[in-house]
Amino acid sequence: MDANYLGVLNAVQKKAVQHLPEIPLQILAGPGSGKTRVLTSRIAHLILHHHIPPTAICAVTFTNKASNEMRERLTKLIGTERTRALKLGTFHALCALFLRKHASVVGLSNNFSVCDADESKKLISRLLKPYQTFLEAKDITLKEATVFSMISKHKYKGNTSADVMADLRITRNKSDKENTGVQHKSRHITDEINSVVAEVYREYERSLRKSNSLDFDDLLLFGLRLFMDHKESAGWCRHVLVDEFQDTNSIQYELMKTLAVSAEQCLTVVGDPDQSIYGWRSADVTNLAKMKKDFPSTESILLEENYRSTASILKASLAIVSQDKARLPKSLHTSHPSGCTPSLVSFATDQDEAAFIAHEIKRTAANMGGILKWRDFAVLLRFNALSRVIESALQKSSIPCRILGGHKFFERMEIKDLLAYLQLVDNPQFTPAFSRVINVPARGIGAKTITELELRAQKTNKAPLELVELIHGGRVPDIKPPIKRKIPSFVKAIQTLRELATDGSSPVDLIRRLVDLIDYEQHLKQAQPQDWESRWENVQELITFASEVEGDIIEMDDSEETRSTTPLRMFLQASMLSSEGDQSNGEDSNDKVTISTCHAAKGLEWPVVIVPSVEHGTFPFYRCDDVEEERRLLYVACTRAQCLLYLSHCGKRMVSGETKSVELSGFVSSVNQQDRTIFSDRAPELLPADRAVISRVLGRPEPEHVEVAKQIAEFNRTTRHRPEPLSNPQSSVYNWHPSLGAQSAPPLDIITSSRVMLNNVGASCSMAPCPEVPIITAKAGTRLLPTKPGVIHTTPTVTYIPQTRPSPTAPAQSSGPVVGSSSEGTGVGVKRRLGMGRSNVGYANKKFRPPT
DNA sequence: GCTCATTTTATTTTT
DNA sequence: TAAAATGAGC
Repeated sequence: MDANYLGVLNAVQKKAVQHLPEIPLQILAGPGSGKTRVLTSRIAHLILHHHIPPTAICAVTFTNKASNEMRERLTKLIGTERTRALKLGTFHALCALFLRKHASVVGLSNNFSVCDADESKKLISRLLKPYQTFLEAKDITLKEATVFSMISKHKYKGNTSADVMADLRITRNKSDKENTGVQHKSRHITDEINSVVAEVYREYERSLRKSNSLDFDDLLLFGLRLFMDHKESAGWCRHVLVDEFQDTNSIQYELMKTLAVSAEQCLTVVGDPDQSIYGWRSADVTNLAKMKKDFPSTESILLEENYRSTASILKASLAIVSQDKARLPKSLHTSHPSGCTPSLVSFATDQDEAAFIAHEIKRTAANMGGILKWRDFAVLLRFNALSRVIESALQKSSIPCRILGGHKFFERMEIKDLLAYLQLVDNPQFTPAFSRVINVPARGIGAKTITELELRAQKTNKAPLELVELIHGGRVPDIKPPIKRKIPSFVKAIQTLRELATDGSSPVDLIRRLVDLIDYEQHLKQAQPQDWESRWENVQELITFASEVEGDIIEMDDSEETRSTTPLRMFLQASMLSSEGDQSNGEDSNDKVTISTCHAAKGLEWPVVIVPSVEHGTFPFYRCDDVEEERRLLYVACTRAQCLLYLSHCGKRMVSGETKSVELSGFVSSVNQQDRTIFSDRAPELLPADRAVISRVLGRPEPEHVEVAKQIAEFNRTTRHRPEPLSNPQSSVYNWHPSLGAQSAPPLDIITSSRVMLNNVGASCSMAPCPEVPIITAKAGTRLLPTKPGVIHTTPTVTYIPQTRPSPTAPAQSSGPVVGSSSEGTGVGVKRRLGMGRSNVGYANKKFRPPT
């Protein structure tokens, strides 16, 4: 425990921490200004100095990551016990906690399930089906995702489906009266959509309630209802703290307000309007102003000292964000030196850009003589799809990388399957889980049977699971005899687990037993023959996760919370509300370059940050509805950098399958117009003085000259690609082209025996006819050869058959075993698929001799 | 009901 | 370009 928490703060931070609890406080904290430190110190101060009991403090964060980090830091400040007593978590998690406790008060049972976005969408998709033919007739396409987000928006506004329908009736009457204009038709279409949405909304709510479940929005809505209608349920609260306040939506604001009112205005919020990047999710920056109105005595403190970045990075970041004219003026300063000027570099294609990134990471690492590890680099993207080229470029240069928040652990099929079983054990009403696993592993129960079961369940007003159990017990006549023969394994698994759960078995035991009962490993092997191993590992990971949750519960022991729930229920809730990516806590394997979206990077920092695709269409994203938010997103990305910042863009980029010309983002060109010195058009030279600054800012020892020289020599020796000077100075291009790869012999990487990835050749691979014989589709003139000669011989020979004449710019390159050959074209069993401007399909045959 | 193949289509951010 | 949806055939 650290009693000197005040000593390490600067004057403004200290002022924020010591600010009187009863005066509402807004802390406007710029990036890198020690926001989390202030927030945690303030909590410590409330407890240690003002003697507010930890159980009476409510600290809300926006993400699980943030709340975990706060928990960790607080444990160091005030100890494990007091930290655990705090009401600390996301809005969703805290609402769920209180809803379990007071479920009946708001008309719920405390074993409600949380329906995640995926399940919500599936549900909506099913409810939407009956309307599809009607909509099709009117030439309207309506996707479930659209409907889902429309429903969600309604919920945020506090509109029930009845409200929406009433509104609709009013507008309809209105437009009927004045229905003369040309807009009539388009208005009619939106009207149709709205009325379908309203009806689906109603059905959606009905089926959520019927399956005893809440979706994410419901957690907040029911939580708000609980605290508003039953004031006593909020009586425990004596201070509310909200992190990332600029990201709160209206419901979250109301929640905060209700709690704060009950805590007699003891309210602290921390936020930064410049980092408001979740407007699309109904986050509302105006909540800052709203708070000042609702709590007139609110005082503001600005944290403007940045401890993270060099001065030149801050200057560039501010230059970008301050182009927003409506922005409330705020500054950032640092005692750090200027450091290297951020680079703004251009390339002809996204491939070149990616190759540059790989090259530059290596060059920088070498020039820093080993004080920068892979983990010190981050590539921040506007959206995940941009990662493909970059991943493969890094892979080609053997730079390890991890994708932050790629596919989420709890969104994986194998995890969702197992959780669905457990959800059914805890809440037999939860139909989405039933539909998910009734046929997992395959029991010969298809869509048709499921619909039939659901229909029948609906008629008898029972949950499908209950019906199936009755059929199994022979208590209900089975319409089709086969059903009864197919379900025993399912029903037995559920019933066994239910008994175990009632007897107090731990989630870990339940999962182990479940996996055993349904022979899940076998199922994975069969259904996922290519990657069942990694999926099985995920199952093990889930067990690990369960044991961690379990540990927390045991230590909580007989608190109030434990009594209103069960270990299984707590485990399920933790799983549903956590969106942790692959943590895969490999010890040494952690040293990887990070690829992340800009959104997911918020709150994080890296010594070196690279932001590719700073182009119009990406920044701002081509179909965003708030350009300023996109600007702030770029600002957030830039302010992640401690020492080196690169923005890059190119002339041509592959977007959704076609190559398009793109231009530099206006966010940056406007800065350039104003001040040419903010960005450099070259990569930093990384001279000794630069190294000194970087070491100082990072607080790391300067590298030895000898070591730097050695690593640079090694880098030069092993690197074939070389940056080249600009060919067209007009465009301020730092021109680089891969000197080898582009014209010939693109590598063929064998990823697994059944998945082939072709880099840099615009080629694709299909395993269609049989897994041993992949079909490679490649452009005319492409030559294919394996990257690693040892790998390919286990897979078949790849024969390339040119449809058109090989391009003269693709001369043969005879290093390594060239597999592709433009002279062979008579293969037996060749599968031909003719495409425009595309070559024929190569083929492979395992009987062919291996390449020599 | 399931598998494989072809066609479509749509490409953000996430509790 | 690739993932997802649909459709044909078993």
